[in-house]
Amino acid sequence: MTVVRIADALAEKFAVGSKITVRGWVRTRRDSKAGLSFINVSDGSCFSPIQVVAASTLSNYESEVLRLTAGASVIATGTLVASQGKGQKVELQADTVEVTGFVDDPETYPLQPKEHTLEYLREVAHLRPRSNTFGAVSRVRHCLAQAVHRYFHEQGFLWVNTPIITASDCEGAGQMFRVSTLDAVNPPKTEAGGVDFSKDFFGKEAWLTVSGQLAVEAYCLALSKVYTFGPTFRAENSNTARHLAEFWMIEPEIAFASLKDDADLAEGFLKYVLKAALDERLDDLTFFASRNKSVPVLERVQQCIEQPFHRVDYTDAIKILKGTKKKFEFAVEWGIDLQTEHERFLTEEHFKAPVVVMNYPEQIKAFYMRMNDDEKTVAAMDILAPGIGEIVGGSQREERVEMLDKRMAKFGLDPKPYSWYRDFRRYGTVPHAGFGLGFERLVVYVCGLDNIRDAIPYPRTPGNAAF
RNA sequence: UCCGACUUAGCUCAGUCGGUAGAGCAGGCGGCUGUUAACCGCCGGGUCGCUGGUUCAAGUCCAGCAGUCGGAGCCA
Repeated sequence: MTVVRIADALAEKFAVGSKITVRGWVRTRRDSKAGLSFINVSDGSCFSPIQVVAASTLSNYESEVLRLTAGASVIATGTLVASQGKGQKVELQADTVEVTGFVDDPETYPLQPKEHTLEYLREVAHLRPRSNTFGAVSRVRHCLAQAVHRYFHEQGFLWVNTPIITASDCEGAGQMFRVSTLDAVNPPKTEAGGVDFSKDFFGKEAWLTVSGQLAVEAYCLALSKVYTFGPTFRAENSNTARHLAEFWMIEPEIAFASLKDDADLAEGFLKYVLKAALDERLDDLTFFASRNKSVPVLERVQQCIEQPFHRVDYTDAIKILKGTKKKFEFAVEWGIDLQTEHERFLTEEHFKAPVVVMNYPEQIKAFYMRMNDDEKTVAAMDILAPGIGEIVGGSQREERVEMLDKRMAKFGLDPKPYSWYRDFRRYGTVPHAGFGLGFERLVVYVCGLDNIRDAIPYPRTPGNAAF
Protein backbone atom coordinates (compact mmCIF):
# COMPACT_ATOMS: atom_id res chain seq x y z
CA MET A 1 0.00 0.00 0.00
CA THR A 2 1.48 3.32 -1.06
CA VAL A 3 0.89 6.39 1.08
CA VAL A 4 0.55 9.30 -1.34
CA ARG A 5 0.12 13.05 -1.20
CA ILE A 6 -3.38 14.06 -2.23
CA ALA A 7 -1.78 16.50 -4.69
CA ASP A 8 -0.09 13.57 -6.46
CA ALA A 9 -3.25 11.47 -6.44
CA LEU A 10 -5.31 14.27 -7.98
CA ALA A 11 -2.57 15.08 -10.50
CA GLU A 12 -2.91 11.46 -11.66
CA LYS A 13 0.68 10.60 -10.89
CA PHE A 14 -0.80 7.19 -10.09
CA ALA A 15 -2.73 5.22 -12.66
CA VAL A 16 -6.45 4.70 -12.26
CA GLY A 17 -6.76 1.32 -10.58
CA SER A 18 -3.79 1.87 -8.25
CA LYS A 19 -4.17 0.95 -4.61
CA ILE A 20 -3.24 3.99 -2.55
CA THR A 21 -3.53 5.40 0.95
CA VAL A 22 -4.27 9.06 1.71
CA ARG A 23 -4.13 10.67 5.13
CA GLY A 24 -5.63 13.96 6.16
CA TRP A 25 -8.45 15.93 7.70
CA VAL A 26 -12.12 15.83 6.80
CA ARG A 27 -13.55 18.94 5.18
CA THR A 28 -17.10 17.77 4.50
CA ARG A 29 -19.14 14.56 4.53
CA ARG A 30 -22.20 13.92 2.38
CA ASP A 31 -24.28 10.78 2.82
CA SER A 32 -26.24 9.05 0.11
CA LYS A 33 -29.02 6.60 0.69
CA ALA A 34 -27.60 4.66 -2.23
CA GLY A 35 -25.39 3.22 0.45
CA LEU A 36 -22.31 5.40 0.49
CA SER A 37 -20.82 8.54 1.90
CA PHE A 38 -18.62 11.11 0.23
CA ILE A 39 -15.83 12.40 2.41
CA ASN A 40 -13.74 15.32 1.22
CA VAL A 41 -10.28 14.91 2.72
CA SER A 42 -7.46 17.45 2.63
CA ASP A 43 -3.81 16.94 3.55
CA GLY A 44 -2.67 20.45 2.64
CA SER A 45 -0.60 19.32 -0.33
CA CYS A 46 -2.80 21.20 -2.77
CA PHE A 47 -5.89 23.38 -2.80
CA SER A 48 -8.40 20.65 -3.66
CA PRO A 49 -9.44 17.93 -1.25
CA ILE A 50 -9.82 14.38 -2.56
CA GLN A 51 -13.23 12.77 -2.56
CA VAL A 52 -13.17 9.50 -0.62
CA VAL A 53 -16.13 7.27 -1.41
CA ALA A 54 -17.04 5.16 1.61
CA ALA A 55 -19.55 2.36 1.00
CA SER A 56 -22.01 1.40 3.72
CA THR A 57 -20.56 -2.08 3.61
CA LEU A 58 -17.42 -0.86 5.42
CA SER A 59 -17.26 -2.56 8.81
CA ASN A 60 -17.09 0.77 10.67
CA TYR A 61 -19.57 2.61 8.44
CA GLU A 62 -22.37 2.99 10.99
CA SER A 63 -20.12 3.24 14.01
CA GLU A 64 -17.53 5.68 12.70
CA VAL A 65 -17.88 6.94 9.11
CA LEU A 66 -21.32 8.41 9.76
CA ARG A 67 -19.89 10.24 12.79
CA LEU A 68 -17.18 12.04 10.80
CA THR A 69 -17.39 15.83 10.94
CA ALA A 70 -15.23 18.67 9.67
CA GLY A 71 -11.78 18.50 11.22
CA ALA A 72 -11.66 14.76 11.99
CA SER A 73 -8.48 12.97 10.91
CA VAL A 74 -8.62 9.84 8.76
CA ILE A 75 -6.46 7.34 6.89
CA ALA A 76 -8.23 6.05 3.81
CA THR A 77 -6.99 3.17 1.69
CA GLY A 78 -8.54 2.03 -1.54
CA THR A 79 -8.51 2.20 -5.32
CA LEU A 80 -8.01 5.38 -7.29
CA VAL A 81 -10.94 5.36 -9.74
CA ALA A 82 -12.41 7.66 -12.36
CA SER A 83 -15.17 9.64 -10.69
CA GLN A 84 -18.77 8.90 -11.59
CA GLY A 85 -19.75 12.37 -10.41
CA LYS A 86 -18.95 15.79 -11.74
CA GLY A 87 -16.43 18.09 -10.08
CA GLN A 88 -13.41 15.81 -9.98
CA LYS A 89 -11.65 13.51 -12.38
CA VAL A 90 -10.62 10.87 -9.89
CA GLU A 91 -11.66 9.79 -6.42
CA LEU A 92 -10.69 7.18 -3.89
CA GLN A 93 -13.00 4.16 -3.65
CA ALA A 94 -12.22 3.21 -0.07
CA ASP A 95 -11.51 -0.31 1.16
CA THR A 96 -10.91 1.02 4.65
CA VAL A 97 -11.45 4.35 6.36
CA GLU A 98 -9.55 4.43 9.62
CA VAL A 99 -10.49 7.28 11.96
CA THR A 100 -7.40 8.64 13.67
CA GLY A 101 -9.19 11.31 15.66
CA PHE A 102 -12.78 12.51 15.98
CA VAL A 103 -13.65 16.13 16.68
CA ASP A 104 -14.55 16.74 20.28
CA ASP A 105 -17.90 18.59 20.33
CA PRO A 106 -18.36 19.19 16.57
CA GLU A 107 -20.81 22.02 17.21
CA THR A 108 -18.05 24.22 18.58
CA TYR A 109 -15.29 23.17 16.17
CA PRO A 110 -14.09 26.60 15.09
CA LEU A 111 -13.81 25.85 11.36
CA GLN A 112 -17.08 25.08 9.72
CA PRO A 113 -17.55 24.22 6.07
CA LYS A 114 -18.39 27.79 5.15
CA GLU A 115 -16.63 31.03 4.47
CA HIS A 116 -15.18 32.56 7.61
CA THR A 117 -13.95 36.11 7.89
CA LEU A 118 -10.21 36.56 8.04
CA GLU A 119 -10.69 38.54 11.26
CA TYR A 120 -12.31 35.51 12.85
CA LEU A 121 -9.63 33.16 11.55
CA ARG A 122 -6.97 35.32 13.23
CA GLU A 123 -8.60 34.50 16.55
CA VAL A 124 -8.05 30.80 15.85
CA ALA A 125 -4.58 31.12 14.38
CA HIS A 126 -3.70 27.61 15.55
CA LEU A 127 -6.48 26.08 13.43
CA ARG A 128 -6.63 28.46 10.49
CA PRO A 129 -4.05 26.51 8.44
CA ARG A 130 -6.93 24.05 7.94
CA SER A 131 -8.98 26.70 6.14
CA ASN A 132 -8.94 27.04 2.37
CA THR A 133 -7.51 30.54 2.56
CA PHE A 134 -4.72 29.90 4.98
CA GLY A 135 -3.75 26.61 3.43
CA ALA A 136 -3.37 28.48 0.16
CA VAL A 137 -1.41 31.32 1.80
CA SER A 138 0.93 28.79 3.40
CA ARG A 139 1.64 27.05 0.11
CA VAL A 140 2.20 30.30 -1.78
CA ARG A 141 4.43 31.61 1.00
CA HIS A 142 6.54 28.46 0.87
CA CYS A 143 6.73 28.58 -2.91
CA LEU A 144 7.92 32.20 -2.80
CA ALA A 145 10.50 31.48 -0.09
CA GLN A 146 11.92 28.59 -2.09
CA ALA A 147 12.00 30.76 -5.21
CA VAL A 148 13.89 33.48 -3.31
CA HIS A 149 16.67 31.09 -2.39
CA ARG A 150 16.65 29.44 -5.81
CA TYR A 151 16.93 32.75 -7.65
CA PHE A 152 19.84 34.00 -5.60
CA HIS A 153 21.59 30.64 -5.69
CA GLU A 154 21.29 30.48 -9.48
CA GLN A 155 22.62 34.05 -9.73
CA GLY A 156 25.68 33.18 -7.64
CA PHE A 157 24.64 34.86 -4.39
CA LEU A 158 25.57 33.55 -0.96
CA TRP A 159 22.96 33.44 1.80
CA VAL A 160 24.45 35.17 4.83
CA ASN A 161 22.86 34.72 8.24
CA THR A 162 23.28 38.06 9.98
CA PRO A 163 22.66 38.16 13.73
CA ILE A 164 19.20 38.45 15.20
CA ILE A 165 20.55 39.82 18.46
CA THR A 166 22.62 42.95 18.01
CA ALA A 167 24.47 45.24 20.38
CA SER A 168 24.83 47.89 17.74
CA ASP A 169 22.28 50.61 18.28
CA CYS A 170 23.20 52.14 14.95
CA GLU A 171 21.11 49.90 12.77
CA GLY A 172 19.06 52.82 11.66
CA ALA A 173 15.67 54.28 12.37
CA GLY A 174 13.05 52.23 14.11
CA GLN A 175 12.26 51.37 17.71
CA MET A 176 14.03 48.21 18.83
CA PHE A 177 13.05 45.40 21.20
CA ARG A 178 15.45 45.14 24.11
CA VAL A 179 17.12 41.78 24.76
CA SER A 180 18.07 41.46 28.40
CA THR A 181 18.40 38.92 31.21
CA LEU A 182 18.47 41.59 33.91
CA ASP A 183 15.80 41.54 36.60
CA ALA A 184 13.21 43.88 35.08
CA VAL A 185 11.76 44.75 38.48
CA ASN A 186 15.04 45.34 40.31
CA PRO A 187 17.83 45.90 37.78
CA PRO A 188 21.39 46.58 38.93
CA LYS A 189 22.08 50.32 39.06
CA THR A 190 25.10 52.41 38.18
CA GLU A 191 26.40 55.02 40.59
CA ALA A 192 24.60 57.64 38.53
CA GLY A 193 21.35 55.80 39.16
CA GLY A 194 20.77 54.36 35.67
CA VAL A 195 20.45 50.70 34.78
CA ASP A 196 23.89 49.03 34.82
CA PHE A 197 23.92 47.20 31.51
CA SER A 198 27.53 46.12 32.04
CA LYS A 199 25.96 43.45 34.26
CA ASP A 200 23.62 42.32 31.49
CA PHE A 201 24.12 39.12 29.49
CA PHE A 202 26.26 40.67 26.76
CA GLY A 203 27.95 43.19 29.08
CA LYS A 204 26.17 45.97 27.23
CA GLU A 205 22.75 46.86 25.89
CA ALA A 206 21.38 44.55 23.22
CA TRP A 207 18.36 44.49 20.92
CA LEU A 208 16.63 42.44 18.26
CA THR A 209 17.77 43.40 14.77
CA VAL A 210 15.79 45.87 12.67
CA SER A 211 17.89 45.17 9.57
CA GLY A 212 20.77 43.00 8.52
CA GLN A 213 22.02 45.50 5.97
CA LEU A 214 25.02 47.03 7.70
CA ALA A 215 26.22 43.58 8.78
CA VAL A 216 25.72 42.03 5.36
CA GLU A 217 27.67 44.82 3.66
CA ALA A 218 30.77 43.34 5.26
CA TYR A 219 30.15 40.04 3.49
CA CYS A 220 29.26 41.79 0.25
CA LEU A 221 32.64 43.50 0.30
CA ALA A 222 34.37 40.13 0.37
CA LEU A 223 32.01 37.71 -1.36
CA SER A 224 30.56 40.10 -3.99
CA LYS A 225 26.96 38.91 -4.11
CA VAL A 226 25.16 38.11 -0.87
CA TYR A 227 21.71 38.27 0.67
CA THR A 228 19.95 37.86 3.97
CA PHE A 229 16.57 36.25 4.49
CA GLY A 230 15.46 36.13 8.07
CA PRO A 231 13.28 37.53 10.82
CA THR A 232 13.35 41.24 11.56
CA PHE A 233 11.83 43.11 14.48
CA ARG A 234 10.40 46.60 14.82
CA ALA A 235 8.96 47.86 18.09
CA GLU A 236 7.05 50.63 16.34
CA ASN A 237 3.52 51.21 17.55
CA SER A 238 2.22 50.73 14.04
CA ASN A 239 -1.33 49.53 13.75
CA THR A 240 -1.95 49.07 10.07
CA ALA A 241 -2.65 46.37 7.51
CA ARG A 242 0.95 46.71 6.27
CA HIS A 243 3.04 46.42 9.45
CA LEU A 244 4.16 43.62 11.73
CA ALA A 245 6.39 43.75 14.80
CA GLU A 246 8.05 40.54 13.61
CA PHE A 247 8.45 39.99 9.90
CA TRP A 248 10.80 38.37 7.41
CA MET A 249 13.03 40.51 5.26
CA ILE A 250 15.15 39.79 2.20
CA GLU A 251 18.20 42.02 1.77
CA PRO A 252 20.53 41.40 -1.17
CA GLU A 253 23.76 43.39 -1.43
CA ILE A 254 25.93 43.51 -4.56
CA ALA A 255 29.50 44.80 -4.98
CA PHE A 256 30.78 46.79 -7.98
CA ALA A 257 27.22 47.90 -8.58
CA SER A 258 25.29 51.08 -9.26
CA LEU A 259 21.74 52.13 -8.47
CA LYS A 260 20.70 50.96 -11.92
CA ASP A 261 22.22 47.54 -11.25
CA ASP A 262 20.28 47.51 -7.99
CA ALA A 263 16.98 48.33 -9.68
CA ASP A 264 17.69 45.73 -12.38
CA LEU A 265 18.35 43.13 -9.71
CA ALA A 266 15.16 43.98 -7.84
CA GLU A 267 13.08 43.81 -11.00
CA GLY A 268 14.58 40.53 -12.18
CA PHE A 269 14.21 39.06 -8.73
CA LEU A 270 10.56 40.05 -8.37
CA LYS A 271 9.70 38.73 -11.82
CA TYR A 272 11.38 35.41 -11.04
CA VAL A 273 9.60 34.75 -7.76
CA LEU A 274 6.24 35.90 -9.13
CA LYS A 275 6.62 33.54 -12.06
CA ALA A 276 7.39 30.70 -9.64
CA ALA A 277 4.14 31.40 -7.78
CA LEU A 278 2.19 31.46 -11.04
CA ASP A 279 3.83 28.27 -12.34
CA GLU A 280 3.68 26.25 -9.14
CA ARG A 281 0.59 27.51 -7.32
CA LEU A 282 -1.96 28.33 -9.99
CA ASP A 283 -4.58 26.39 -8.01
CA ASP A 284 -4.16 28.64 -4.99
CA LEU A 285 -3.87 31.87 -7.00
CA THR A 286 -7.05 30.97 -8.88
CA PHE A 287 -8.77 30.57 -5.52
CA PHE A 288 -7.53 33.99 -4.37
CA ALA A 289 -8.75 35.51 -7.62
CA SER A 290 -12.24 34.09 -7.04
CA ARG A 291 -12.20 35.05 -3.38
CA ASN A 292 -11.14 38.67 -3.77
CA LYS A 293 -13.06 40.14 -6.67
CA SER A 294 -11.76 43.66 -6.06
CA VAL A 295 -8.19 42.68 -6.96
CA PRO A 296 -7.32 41.08 -10.33
CA VAL A 297 -4.85 38.70 -8.66
CA LEU A 298 -3.83 36.66 -11.70
CA GLU A 299 -3.71 39.54 -14.19
CA ARG A 300 -1.71 41.65 -11.78
CA VAL A 301 0.95 38.99 -11.30
CA GLN A 302 1.05 38.22 -15.03
CA GLN A 303 1.42 41.89 -15.93
CA CYS A 304 4.20 42.25 -13.37
CA ILE A 305 6.10 39.35 -14.93
CA GLU A 306 5.65 40.34 -18.56
CA GLN A 307 6.00 44.10 -18.62
CA PRO A 308 9.11 46.11 -17.76
CA PHE A 309 8.67 48.11 -14.56
CA HIS A 310 8.19 51.83 -15.05
CA ARG A 311 11.19 53.82 -13.85
CA VAL A 312 10.91 57.45 -12.91
CA ASP A 313 13.16 59.90 -11.13
CA TYR A 314 11.77 61.33 -7.91
CA THR A 315 11.96 64.77 -9.50
CA ASP A 316 9.80 63.61 -12.41
CA ALA A 317 7.38 61.84 -10.06
CA ILE A 318 6.88 65.18 -8.31
CA LYS A 319 6.19 66.78 -11.69
CA ILE A 320 3.57 64.11 -12.44
CA LEU A 321 1.91 64.67 -9.05
CA LYS A 322 1.94 68.44 -9.46
CA GLY A 323 0.58 68.17 -12.99
CA THR A 324 -2.54 66.20 -12.09
CA LYS A 325 -5.89 67.74 -11.28
CA LYS A 326 -6.27 65.37 -8.35
CA LYS A 327 -6.35 67.10 -4.96
CA PHE A 328 -4.03 65.68 -2.32
CA GLU A 329 -4.33 66.11 1.42
CA PHE A 330 -0.59 66.67 1.64
CA ALA A 331 0.73 69.35 -0.70
CA VAL A 332 3.26 68.21 -3.28
CA GLU A 333 6.61 70.03 -3.33
CA TRP A 334 10.08 68.91 -4.35
CA GLY A 335 11.72 67.70 -1.14
CA ILE A 336 8.73 66.05 0.53
CA ASP A 337 8.62 62.36 1.28
CA LEU A 338 5.93 60.72 -0.83
CA GLN A 339 2.77 60.13 1.19
CA THR A 340 0.61 57.04 0.88
CA GLU A 341 -1.89 59.00 -1.25
CA HIS A 342 0.91 60.05 -3.61
CA GLU A 343 2.23 56.51 -3.95
CA ARG A 344 -1.26 55.22 -4.58
CA PHE A 345 -1.85 57.79 -7.29
CA LEU A 346 1.37 56.87 -9.06
CA THR A 347 0.87 53.10 -8.96
CA GLU A 348 -2.91 52.79 -9.11
CA GLU A 349 -3.95 55.69 -11.33
CA HIS A 350 -1.01 57.05 -13.29
CA PHE A 351 1.11 54.00 -14.15
CA LYS A 352 -1.41 51.31 -13.12
CA ALA A 353 1.62 49.07 -12.51
CA PRO A 354 4.66 48.74 -10.26
CA VAL A 355 6.97 51.72 -10.55
CA VAL A 356 10.57 52.29 -9.51
CA VAL A 357 11.09 55.78 -8.10
CA MET A 358 14.76 56.76 -8.08
CA ASN A 359 17.08 59.50 -6.79
CA TYR A 360 15.37 61.00 -3.78
CA PRO A 361 16.27 64.27 -2.04
CA GLU A 362 19.17 63.55 0.27
CA GLN A 363 17.51 65.03 3.38
CA ILE A 364 14.69 62.48 3.47
CA LYS A 365 16.88 59.39 3.07
CA ALA A 366 19.33 57.50 5.29
CA PHE A 367 22.95 58.57 5.87
CA TYR A 368 24.52 55.57 4.08
CA MET A 369 22.92 56.33 0.71
CA ARG A 370 25.29 57.57 -1.99
CA MET A 371 25.30 61.29 -2.78
CA ASN A 372 24.63 62.02 -6.43
CA ASP A 373 26.71 64.50 -8.43
CA ASP A 374 23.97 67.13 -8.13
CA GLU A 375 24.66 67.16 -4.35
CA LYS A 376 20.89 67.38 -3.82
CA THR A 377 19.76 63.81 -4.32
CA VAL A 378 20.96 60.39 -3.25
CA ALA A 379 21.03 57.15 -5.23
CA ALA A 380 17.97 55.63 -3.54
CA MET A 381 15.13 53.71 -5.13
CA ASP A 382 11.76 52.49 -3.93
CA ILE A 383 9.57 50.06 -5.82
CA LEU A 384 5.93 50.93 -5.31
CA ALA A 385 3.23 48.40 -6.10
CA PRO A 386 -0.52 48.92 -6.54
CA GLY A 387 -2.44 48.01 -3.41
CA ILE A 388 0.47 47.79 -1.00
CA GLY A 389 2.71 50.77 -1.63
CA GLU A 390 6.39 50.37 -0.93
CA ILE A 391 7.46 46.77 -1.44
CA VAL A 392 11.19 47.37 -1.99
CA GLY A 393 13.45 50.07 -0.60
CA GLY A 394 17.06 50.21 -1.71
CA SER A 395 20.04 52.34 -2.58
CA GLN A 396 23.58 52.52 -3.80
CA ARG A 397 25.71 52.88 -0.67
CA GLU A 398 28.10 55.75 -0.09
CA GLU A 399 31.53 54.20 -0.71
CA ARG A 400 33.63 57.42 -0.44
CA VAL A 401 34.90 57.78 3.09
CA GLU A 402 34.99 61.61 3.09
CA MET A 403 31.43 61.78 1.81
CA LEU A 404 30.26 59.20 4.36
CA ASP A 405 31.83 61.24 7.16
CA LYS A 406 30.11 64.36 5.83
CA ARG A 407 26.73 62.61 5.68
CA MET A 408 27.09 61.20 9.20
CA ALA A 409 27.98 64.61 10.57
CA LYS A 410 24.96 66.08 8.83
CA PHE A 411 22.73 63.45 10.47
CA GLY A 412 24.35 64.16 13.85
CA LEU A 413 25.65 60.62 14.20
CA ASP A 414 28.48 59.72 16.55
CA PRO A 415 31.17 58.20 14.26
CA LYS A 416 32.56 55.92 17.00
CA PRO A 417 30.06 53.04 16.86
CA TYR A 418 30.24 53.16 13.06
CA SER A 419 34.00 52.80 12.88
CA TRP A 420 33.72 49.21 11.62
CA TYR A 421 31.26 50.32 8.94
CA ARG A 422 33.66 53.10 7.99
CA ASP A 423 36.48 50.54 7.63
CA PHE A 424 34.88 49.14 4.48
CA ARG A 425 35.51 52.53 2.86
CA ARG A 426 39.13 52.60 4.07
CA TYR A 427 40.12 49.11 2.97
CA GLY A 428 39.49 48.51 -0.71
CA THR A 429 36.22 50.34 -1.08
CA VAL A 430 33.98 49.63 -4.06
CA PRO A 431 30.65 50.98 -5.22
CA HIS A 432 27.94 48.67 -3.93
CA ALA A 433 24.18 48.61 -3.61
CA GLY A 434 21.33 46.64 -2.16
CA PHE A 435 17.72 46.66 -1.21
CA GLY A 436 15.28 45.39 1.40
CA LEU A 437 12.06 43.58 0.63
CA GLY A 438 9.40 42.76 3.20
CA PHE A 439 8.55 39.13 2.56
CA GLU A 440 5.02 39.34 3.95
CA ARG A 441 4.27 42.32 1.71
CA LEU A 442 5.24 40.14 -1.22
CA VAL A 443 2.88 37.42 0.00
CA VAL A 444 0.11 40.01 0.39
CA TYR A 445 0.69 41.21 -3.16
CA VAL A 446 0.75 37.77 -4.76
CA CYS A 447 -2.31 36.50 -2.89
CA GLY A 448 -4.30 39.73 -3.15
CA LEU A 449 -4.73 39.83 0.62
CA ASP A 450 -5.90 42.96 2.39
CA ASN A 451 -4.05 42.52 5.67
CA ILE A 452 -0.44 41.54 6.31
CA ARG A 453 -1.56 39.63 9.42
CA ASP A 454 -2.88 36.96 7.10
CA ALA A 455 0.48 36.57 5.33
CA ILE A 456 2.36 35.09 8.32
CA PRO A 457 1.35 32.13 10.51
CA TYR A 458 1.33 33.88 13.88
CA PRO A 459 1.27 37.66 13.47
CA ARG A 460 2.90 39.83 16.13
CA THR A 461 1.50 43.34 16.37
CA PRO A 462 1.21 45.91 19.17
CA GLY A 463 -0.84 44.33 21.94
CA ASN A 464 -1.00 40.94 20.27
CA ALA A 465 1.35 37.96 20.58
CA ALA A 466 -1.23 35.21 21.00
CA PHE A 467 -0.32 31.60 20.19
C1' U B 1 -0.29 57.21 18.55
C1' C B 2 -4.48 60.15 15.99
C1' C B 3 -9.50 60.04 13.35
C1' G B 4 -13.86 57.04 12.27
C1' A B 5 -16.90 52.64 12.45
C1' C B 6 -18.17 48.18 14.69
C1' U B 7 -18.96 44.38 19.04
C1' U B 8 -26.24 40.17 19.36
C1' A B 9 -26.33 31.92 19.13
C1' G B 10 -20.37 27.81 17.55
C1' C B 11 -20.01 31.06 12.55
C1' U B 12 -22.29 35.12 9.26
C1' C B 13 -25.77 38.64 10.32
C1' A B 14 -31.02 41.08 11.15
C1' G B 15 -33.34 43.42 15.31
C1' U B 16 -38.30 49.27 13.35
C1' C B 17 -40.43 54.42 17.74
C1' G B 18 -36.87 52.13 24.25
C1' G B 19 -41.61 47.43 25.82
C1' U B 20 -37.42 41.27 28.15
C1' A B 21 -34.39 37.84 21.09
C1' G B 22 -34.67 36.34 15.21
C1' A B 23 -32.80 34.12 10.35
C1' G B 24 -29.25 31.35 7.48
C1' C B 25 -25.23 28.13 8.16
C1' A B 26 -23.09 24.63 11.73
C1' G B 27 -24.71 20.55 15.51
C1' G B 28 -28.51 16.41 16.94
C1' C B 29 -32.67 13.41 15.03
C1' G B 30 -35.56 11.89 10.71
C1' G B 31 -36.33 11.85 5.23
C1' C B 32 -34.24 11.80 0.27
C1' U B 33 -30.49 11.60 -3.40
C1' G B 34 -23.46 9.31 -7.08
C1' U B 35 -23.29 13.62 -3.65
C1' U B 36 -20.21 18.45 -4.67
C1' A B 37 -19.62 24.18 1.27
C1' A B 38 -26.06 18.81 -1.38
C1' C B 39 -31.38 19.20 -0.40
C1' C B 40 -36.30 18.88 2.82
C1' G B 41 -38.55 18.60 7.92
C1' C B 42 -38.12 18.78 13.27
C1' C B 43 -35.17 19.88 17.78
C1' G B 44 -31.51 21.94 21.10
C1' G B 45 -28.64 26.45 21.39
C1' G B 46 -28.20 33.72 24.09
C1' U B 47 -24.18 37.07 30.60
C1' C B 48 -26.89 41.26 23.37
C1' G B 49 -18.13 43.07 24.69
C1' C B 50 -17.38 45.03 30.02
C1' U B 51 -18.59 48.79 33.81
C1' G B 52 -21.62 52.63 35.20
C1' G B 53 -25.71 56.14 34.11
C1' U B 54 -30.79 57.95 32.27
C1' U B 55 -35.74 55.50 32.41
C1' C B 56 -41.54 52.36 35.08
C1' A B 57 -38.69 49.62 31.30
C1' A B 58 -32.16 49.48 27.68
C1' G B 59 -29.70 44.83 22.56
C1' U B 60 -31.70 49.89 21.46
C1' C B 61 -30.20 56.32 24.59
C1' C B 62 -25.56 58.55 27.33
C1' A B 63 -20.40 58.08 29.48
C1' G B 64 -15.94 55.39 30.41
C1' C B 65 -13.02 51.08 29.33
C1' A B 66 -11.57 46.86 26.25
C1' G B 67 -11.24 44.42 21.64
C1' U B 68 -11.68 44.26 16.28
C1' C B 69 -11.79 46.65 11.59
C1' G B 70 -10.92 50.90 8.12
C1' G B 71 -8.00 55.39 7.23
C1' A B 72 -3.48 58.28 8.69
C1' G B 73 1.58 58.64 10.65
C1' C B 74 6.16 55.47 10.88
C1' C B 75 8.16 51.90 7.46
C1' A B 76 9.54 46.71 4.72
